[in-house]
Amino acid sequence: MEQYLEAGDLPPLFPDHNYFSPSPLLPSDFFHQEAALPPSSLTPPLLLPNGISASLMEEREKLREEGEGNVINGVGERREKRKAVSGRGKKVSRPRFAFQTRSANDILDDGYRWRKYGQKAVKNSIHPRSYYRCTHHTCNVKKQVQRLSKDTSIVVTTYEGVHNHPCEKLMEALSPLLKQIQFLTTRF
DNA sequence: CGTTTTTGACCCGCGC
DNA sequence: GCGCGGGTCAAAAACG
Repeated sequence: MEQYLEAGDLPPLFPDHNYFSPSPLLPSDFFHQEAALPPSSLTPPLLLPNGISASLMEEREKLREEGEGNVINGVGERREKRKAVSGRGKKVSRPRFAFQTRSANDILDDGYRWRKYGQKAVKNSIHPRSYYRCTHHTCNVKKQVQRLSKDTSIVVTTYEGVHNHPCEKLMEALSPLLKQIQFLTTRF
């Protein structure tokens, strides 16, 4: 079910998409950083290693302006807040992270396995929004994927939560390197 | 046959 | 209360 960038899709923000672009480079590593920063410092968009421009606030505003619903900042968050308040007085707001990608396919291979659990039409947008959950049992990270109606070539992906387990694909890709390092350290 | 997708129903908060 | 928008459930279908 892996889909890759089409040849004519330029500029590819995931240049080597068919080789594997690990998600840990994306959302989770920036979650806490962003949450810790004051909102004003978010205005200049973060530039991630692979060229994805990312800024939670920016995306929200953009989408609001375009009238394409509230990206993840809607009912879900409110419900979580109520849960958090009622369930022990601990504020456990889930870290969220949105970024956009210029890509022909909606589903980016971020190294994790996702199961789709819903799809909804978005108001003022021709494209639907898809809802995914991480398939790992103990992990309830979610993400939504939505294509902009204004610029059809752009896909907005919003992650919610942090994975509490290693990324299999990442480990798979890393293990040869680790072995190499191990070998070198035992020799020298 | 186990896993994932599809899709309408359902739920929930909010504004009127 | 009611309708709307958004998010989730779950049964059936599709997939490999």
